[in-house]
Amino acid sequence: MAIPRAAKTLRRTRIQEEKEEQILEAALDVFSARGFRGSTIDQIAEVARMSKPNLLYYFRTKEAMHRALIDRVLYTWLEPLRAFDAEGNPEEEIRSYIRRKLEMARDFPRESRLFANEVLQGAPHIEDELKGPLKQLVDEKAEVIRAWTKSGKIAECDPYHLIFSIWSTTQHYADFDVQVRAVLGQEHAGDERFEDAARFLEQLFIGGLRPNTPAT
Amino acid sequence: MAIPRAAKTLRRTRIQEEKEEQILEAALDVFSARGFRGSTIDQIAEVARMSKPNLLYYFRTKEAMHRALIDRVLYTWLEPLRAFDAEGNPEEEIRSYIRRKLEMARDFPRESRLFANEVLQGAPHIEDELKGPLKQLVDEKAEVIRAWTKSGKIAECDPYHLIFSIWSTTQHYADFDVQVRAVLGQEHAGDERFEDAARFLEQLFIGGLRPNTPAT
DNA sequence: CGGATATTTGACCGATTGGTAAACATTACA
DNA sequence: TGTAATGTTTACCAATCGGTCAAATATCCG
Repeated sequence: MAIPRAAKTLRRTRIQEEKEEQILEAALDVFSARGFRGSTIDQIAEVARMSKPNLLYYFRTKEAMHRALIDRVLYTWLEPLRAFDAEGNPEEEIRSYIRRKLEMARDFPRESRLFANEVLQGAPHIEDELKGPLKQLVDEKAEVIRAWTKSGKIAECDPYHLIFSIWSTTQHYADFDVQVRAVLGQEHAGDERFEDAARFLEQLFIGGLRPNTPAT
Repeated sequence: MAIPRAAKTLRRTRIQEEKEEQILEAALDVFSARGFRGSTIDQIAEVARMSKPNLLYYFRTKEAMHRALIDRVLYTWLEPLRAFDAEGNPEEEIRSYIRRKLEMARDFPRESRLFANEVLQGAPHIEDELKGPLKQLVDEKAEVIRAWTKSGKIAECDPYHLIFSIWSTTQHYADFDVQVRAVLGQEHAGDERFEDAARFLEQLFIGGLRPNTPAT
């Protein structure tokens, strides 16, 4: 008889690692495209090329799958904000934060949509993460920005709304990709589109935050 | 025997108007909160305080409900962009566009989330609207903005990405409301939050688009 | 090898899904 | 008022949902 999954081994086998990886990869595909409620275990099983009971051998419920996925992705997702350096040059820090976030929207759109789906539907599964680790990190970085504004290195502004606006503008290219494509058409595809967006956003934020622009 | 719904009357009765209104109101509640696939007809029926078969008397399928809702909301949703006036003062036009979009995010968050859910999941039901009417309108307004940049009234910039960034920053406050709340905490609730956002975004966009800032 | 353990699967379950059929109730209107 | 058209509901359907179970199979290790 197999050991009940809750008490499953102290050491994880090679197969466990591989299969769990395989499942979470498939789960990312499905959850990010259809949201939690819109996804079915069968769909994930199909993408993962496993039988449904086999998935449920590794993750006892659909929720457990989702939670494991969120946990794995969340840390990485906040990496760019964490890299925000109080000692650095403000303009350069903001510029590179924008670029990093934009790169993530380009390279990891599924991860972006996973969170977008979740938050959009009221964040029923990640409320704690939002109010805990996320808020804490944002508070910390907001303080850094506040210091920059106080010292006149960048224009006086609300640091929280600054962060929100960087999140929204960059993630837009992942979350609303089909809309962006529909509007821009087939021209301006791929990297060109990415570069255009980067150029615009840098201009917008650097210009918009320039301290005390000498009277016009 | 009732007339088959497809051929249902040329004139719509009072009851039809009322009930369809009632259903679409409920459908907006449910679809915007859970996405199309995550919503069930029963949930809509409960919110609408009708029996499920009664809903299906007015809308033959879940899809028909969704489509009717999209159609009704889309026109209104694009109103602010349509108001964008080529003859107006660029700075003032942009400022009021931002404000209008922000007001819509505040006053009609369900409508915003309805589209966000749809687009996020690949826009399977509104692809045509995106590639047709939406693209057309955006193209037209992008041309207006282009003229402003050419004449030096605002800084040279990509008009499409400008529009995207106004969409994303403003709609963020509707679509990611729970995240915004989680990060900002209970302080800065309601109107104060709205005013803070408006002030920041105006500063960002007006500053970021100021033409040829005199050398720093 | 051989037995213990870990993995995989087909068959199945009750609940829920979108949707239908037909009886029943209400309304509009001549 | 009567009756035809419109509106509503109860009972139901097949398909799909998340999840279980026991049997079958593969793997590990002495």
